[in-house]
Amino acid sequence: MKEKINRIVSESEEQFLKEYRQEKYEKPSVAADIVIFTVTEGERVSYRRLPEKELRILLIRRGGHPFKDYWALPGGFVQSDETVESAAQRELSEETGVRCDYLEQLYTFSTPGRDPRTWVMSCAHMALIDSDKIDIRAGDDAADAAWFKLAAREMKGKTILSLTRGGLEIKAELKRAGRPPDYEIINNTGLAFDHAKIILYALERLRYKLEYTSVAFHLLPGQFTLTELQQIYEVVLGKQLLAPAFRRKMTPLVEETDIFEGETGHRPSRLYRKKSDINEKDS
Amino acid sequence: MKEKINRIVSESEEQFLKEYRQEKYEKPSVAADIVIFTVTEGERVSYRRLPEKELRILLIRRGGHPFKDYWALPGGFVQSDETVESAAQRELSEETGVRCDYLEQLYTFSTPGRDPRTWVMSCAHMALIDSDKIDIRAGDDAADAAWFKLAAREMKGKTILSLTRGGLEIKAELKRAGRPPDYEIINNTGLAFDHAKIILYALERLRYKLEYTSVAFHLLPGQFTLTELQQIYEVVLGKQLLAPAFRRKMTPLVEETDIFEGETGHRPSRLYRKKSDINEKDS
DNA sequence: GAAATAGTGTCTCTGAGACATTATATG
DNA sequence: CATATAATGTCTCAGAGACACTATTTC
Repeated sequence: MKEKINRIVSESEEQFLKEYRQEKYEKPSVAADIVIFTVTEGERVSYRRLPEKELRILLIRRGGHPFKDYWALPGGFVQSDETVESAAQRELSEETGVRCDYLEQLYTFSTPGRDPRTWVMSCAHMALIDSDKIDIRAGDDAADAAWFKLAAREMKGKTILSLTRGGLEIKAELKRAGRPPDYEIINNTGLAFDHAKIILYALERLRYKLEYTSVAFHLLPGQFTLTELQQIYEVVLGKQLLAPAFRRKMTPLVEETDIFEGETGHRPSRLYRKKSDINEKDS
Repeated sequence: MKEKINRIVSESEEQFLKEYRQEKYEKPSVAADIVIFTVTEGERVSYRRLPEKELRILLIRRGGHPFKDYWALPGGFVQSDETVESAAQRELSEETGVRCDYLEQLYTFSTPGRDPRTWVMSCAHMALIDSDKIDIRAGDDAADAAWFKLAAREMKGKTILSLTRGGLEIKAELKRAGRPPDYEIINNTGLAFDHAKIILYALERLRYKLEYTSVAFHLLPGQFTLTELQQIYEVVLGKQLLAPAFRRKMTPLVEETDIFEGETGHRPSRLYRKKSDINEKDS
């Protein structure tokens, strides 16, 4: 290590400059945006087989410019008497009526020009909610808020995000540019701002967390069958899992109830609940 | 899911309100703060044994109020033509003279009142640099910037952070309050603002990343012995590792060179380098 | 040759993948 | 009894911990 070069500016002067900069310089608006995940049941194909699950996120149709009629993540500006997480929680409750028990800050997106109007950073969050708990204003077709089915597939180094809801499909194609969450949007048919990046990053994080924490339980009601839990994993990870290995891995995290699912046309499955001493691990 | 309740506010009105809020409401200052980690060599105890390594971070002594004479993380305000990462990179280069090749955004700290003067969010980063590369203005005792040795120990659910440099020791005691990075500062002898939380979170993240990515190489020069690499792991994780298992785990990530470390008083150790096809994995 | 560290070999245990097998419901 | 799914048993393989052992240097 080389020797210190004597500073030309004194400490107090430097301090003054910092405070001056803070007073006079432009400040950004900071928005808290949220990727709200839930898993819903799809079509029932047979009276015996459990319906397939679908991974969904909530999007809001923009009423004004820019990106008029594009779909955006729910969110809003942070106020000075709250944390960014509180702001996210507030927006989430307004949109879904749920006081979410799993909300996590993901990343602050700050590329200059990401909002064409003015300087806005987005502090992105991810929330997990049980679809049974949703008191949603986003059910019908007339709404400006709707739950879109989310699917992602890899192709030649690119990722294609597909968001569908009834007949409507929104697609975005992204490429990794460094470590996540650095992606490049190659094309995008209906997502506002850089929200395609935020959604992809949230999905990657969710997949990652599923592997080494117990966050999946937040996507289910208090009691569930192990097959349902496995379906959650399968729909989020986008791949099939082998039941024996899955059950072995989950056994230490859950405890049996004495309740069984009936009228199934086959051996009834036991309901389990999350063990109370299991907490999520760190990020 | 319940049915949509007709909105009282129309879309355009809602949009108007959002934009109004953005125009009129107070905006935060956003600072990019950085926990810059490096590993240096400690005292040489014997002519044969490698010196112990020390994990260090850079702190800056504050010249003005609030927290006058307390130590703070290097950082500065983000400007509208850069991302928060660029701002962090800029501050880092100013302080260390290094264009860092590993810089990662960690988390945005936004608790109201964290800066007693005004509304300031801190977008915290972590950087890893090889101590050989540092062209530091923070070597001698007169400097306002200095490298502190970082140690953390767990005791009865609390974590004690200890930052030492020469005779000076700064201590902070923290308790987990929910998932990281939610900690409560129980007491704190010399760290400004909530920087004790930021440092602890950065350390937890670094430990975590060491286990499942190859970020450790950024703390070493291009060529190194496996024992040195192991020392990096040991000093960061704060525990001893078994050499055979460690070497097995690292073998796929490194390739041999034909160079050996000489004048050691024992069998010379081979220098290795990171394999070029090994990239860090995701967050 | 003593001391110290570099580096390897091997035993065991654990956990996951793969797949076979048993259990229990409905029609 | 056919069928479908629930749930368990077991074989194998890969990776990590533990520790013994070999290799090579300086003094």
